[in-house]
Amino acid sequence: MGLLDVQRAAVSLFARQGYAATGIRELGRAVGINSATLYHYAGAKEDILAGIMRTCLEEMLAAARTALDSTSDPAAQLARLVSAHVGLSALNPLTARVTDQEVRSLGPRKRQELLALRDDYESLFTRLLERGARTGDFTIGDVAVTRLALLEMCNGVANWYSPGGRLSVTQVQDQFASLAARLVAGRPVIRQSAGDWPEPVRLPTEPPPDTADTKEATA
Amino acid sequence: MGLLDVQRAAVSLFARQGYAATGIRELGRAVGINSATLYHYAGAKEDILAGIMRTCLEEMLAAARTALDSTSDPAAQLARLVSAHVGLSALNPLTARVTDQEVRSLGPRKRQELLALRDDYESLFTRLLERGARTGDFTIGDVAVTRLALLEMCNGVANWYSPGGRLSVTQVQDQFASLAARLVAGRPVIRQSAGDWPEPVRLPTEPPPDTADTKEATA
Amino acid sequence: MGLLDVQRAAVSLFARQGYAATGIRELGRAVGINSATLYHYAGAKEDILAGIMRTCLEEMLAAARTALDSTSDPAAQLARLVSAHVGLSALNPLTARVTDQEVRSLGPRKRQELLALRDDYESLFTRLLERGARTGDFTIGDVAVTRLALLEMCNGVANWYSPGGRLSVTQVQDQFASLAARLVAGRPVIRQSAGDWPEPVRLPTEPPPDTADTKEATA
Amino acid sequence: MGLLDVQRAAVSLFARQGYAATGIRELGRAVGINSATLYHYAGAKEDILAGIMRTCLEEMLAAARTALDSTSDPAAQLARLVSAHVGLSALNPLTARVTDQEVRSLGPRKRQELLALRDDYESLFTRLLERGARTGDFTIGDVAVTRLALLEMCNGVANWYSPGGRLSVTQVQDQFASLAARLVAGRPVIRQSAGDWPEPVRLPTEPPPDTADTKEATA
DNA sequence: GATGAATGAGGATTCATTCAT
DNA sequence: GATGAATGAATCCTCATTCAT
Repeated sequence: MGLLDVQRAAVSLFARQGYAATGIRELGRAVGINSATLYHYAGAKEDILAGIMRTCLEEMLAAARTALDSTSDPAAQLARLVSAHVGLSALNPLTARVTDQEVRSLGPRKRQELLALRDDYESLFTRLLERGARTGDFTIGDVAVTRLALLEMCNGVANWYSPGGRLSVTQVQDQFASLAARLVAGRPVIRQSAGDWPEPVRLPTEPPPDTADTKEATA
Repeated sequence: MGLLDVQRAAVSLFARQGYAATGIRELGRAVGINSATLYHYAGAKEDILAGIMRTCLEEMLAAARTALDSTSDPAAQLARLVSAHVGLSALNPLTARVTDQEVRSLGPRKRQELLALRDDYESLFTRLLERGARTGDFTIGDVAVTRLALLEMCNGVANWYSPGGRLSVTQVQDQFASLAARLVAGRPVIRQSAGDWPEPVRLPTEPPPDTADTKEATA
Repeated sequence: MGLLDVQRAAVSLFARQGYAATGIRELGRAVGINSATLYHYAGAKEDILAGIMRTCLEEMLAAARTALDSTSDPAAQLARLVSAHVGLSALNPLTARVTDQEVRSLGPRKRQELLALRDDYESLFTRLLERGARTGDFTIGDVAVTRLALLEMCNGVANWYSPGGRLSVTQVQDQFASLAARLVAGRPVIRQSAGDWPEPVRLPTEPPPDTADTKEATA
Repeated sequence: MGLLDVQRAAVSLFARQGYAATGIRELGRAVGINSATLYHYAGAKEDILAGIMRTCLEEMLAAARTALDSTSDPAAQLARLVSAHVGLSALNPLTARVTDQEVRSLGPRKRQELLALRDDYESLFTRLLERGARTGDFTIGDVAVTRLALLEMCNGVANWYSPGGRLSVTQVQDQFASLAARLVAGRPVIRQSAGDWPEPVRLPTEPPPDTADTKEATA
């Protein structure tokens, strides 16, 4: 009976159905209160979502900074950074999934605020990879691509990890620390000759790449 | 002026705003026809989404099978499988993103059909990893985790790749083939002692892990 | 901190936005108290409005009776009656405006009560005009029309007079006393031949004059 | 079955209850269609109101200009201007009432547009009074006050005239032409000594005249 | 006295869909 | 083949009011 109960129910519904597909009355029903009372506790629908995301991103930032501050060795930093991210995602998969996937549902104001937080977070990864590459601790093909691949891999945990399942959180952290280390490991894999790849199919459903469709010009 | 135009416009809108947040009048406007005429060309809203996803998944399956059939060496198979996936995702990022993220928007009937396709696809990865691990070509900690990490990493391409950007499709394929190879590379990185990881925070917004919330019991 | 503060704030809001468009939470905020506390001081929303109007109408009645009692000469009575009305309207424009325009917002019970007061008030004008016409002090075309025109003219003051403006209350009273005197002045202006008026347009938005739409069958 | 039916029903309801107190479903019921269908014909609620007011004001402007153009004698112009206004108001009392009283219900954009129209209209009166005063055809105390009194008197017709009543439109036009002529008539009435008026009461409900409350600084 | 909590009803608007034309 | 008209249900949100504290 409070803001937190609303947020918890919201996370559960948003994660399963998506923000846009979840009604405010449905949410009220899930908490056991009238939909009008929601506004008393939690404000508008968008406020609820933004509150959830803000908490999550701030906690991730804090955990990441702690991880980075605990050592100065790039390899160790990477292991701890990744395990922090994966640990938080595995322990809070629904919250993490909502935070990762519903940015687009926010209005411009709140979106900007939360994208800023996310950018701060991601830049920690970028800087670590760059430093590791500079010092020779990491062997990286393209830093931007590696960072994106690493982050998507880690974010993905929220899509499949289930707290009651076969693996403990710690085990997943171990596995991902190892996987991350491999991604930047020395001994580069035998380079395949470019152009060898079979031509990928252009799907008939894919719209022409309008300039406006471009989400990030990162790569 | 036909089903394909509708699907293309739908992909563009669904990818940017999500299926639930896109109205069919909005879709009609994007194609330049009355919303009622949509039903003539493309059936109900859900049919449009399902059609898009079906095409995409079938094409991905076909490309994956071709990639696997072209050689029998696990390492080469992995490289080609990943590059096929990444190539398709990079060439059709919006379609791939919609296919990956909007399964939840389908009704139970269509969802089941498309989840079956997706399971077929993912089992190709599982079988390859298992075989490579058996033959000693790959060194893998946990096959299930590695497969999930690899797939999320590859699926992620659709979230950030932009056709007009710095990297060509081929370059991304190269990078990801290399990254995938590293993920299964020998000489596993120095194992960090488990339990060393800082305790991850349990967020106040995370609902208790009801059994119903579990999406996949895979791990 | 009392009923009067509530009424004052209510007058300010009702005059600017209208009764129906003003929320009681908004009203509470304007007084600086919780909306629930409003019910303690001032009862329901409708009670607040009725209280405002009752005060105003009773005061207008008293002032009018005083004005009429102070002399027996019809011309002097008219001047004093009008100047009393205009003085009260100019000194209390917001209250007068609310009282004049929000009768329709009352429920049938309270409306009836306040319409009775208003009818008492207006009948003072009717009787004065009739007496003046009988005695020859006034020259009036149609008493009913003249009374309505005179009253609307005077009520209008509340719509435009602004206490801090160019004219003092006394100046407005002077002007209106003069205007009222002219309205009933002898030597009627040259009568234009009826039917000379250009045919007025019937607007397409005007509903057919149902009997129910008729507000007053006065004229 | 069309926009006009909606507008007619809207005028009827808005005139009786006010814009804010009229629901969109109530309006639909009055026209005999579903409330959603209203949007098909007439757009948003505010659009309906603005459309009604625009039509009315434009027609009033046209009628006023015609009246003024038909002669150059100030007295005749005044008679025709007033009779045009009164004729339109008497023939379309509900539309005229809504147009006069619901400006405040419009959003800033549409309000500005319609206030501009109203200002154009009222300036015709101002200019005529000024010219008549200059030529000596009119004897006027204060032009601004006289214009406001005249306009309020004429606008008031919409508040009481009832098409089926005792008086024909032409009769009301005749009466008002006469009343207007008297308002600007020569032979000034005996001036009462200023300050003679009994002190008007300041009502306890009247809020202090904040600068923001001032509607027009005209007088 | 004063208020936070609570709610059913209703506010305006948009929804996906059907159907006669 | 194509569409305007039509609607019930749902959208998010605010309403005036009550009541236990």
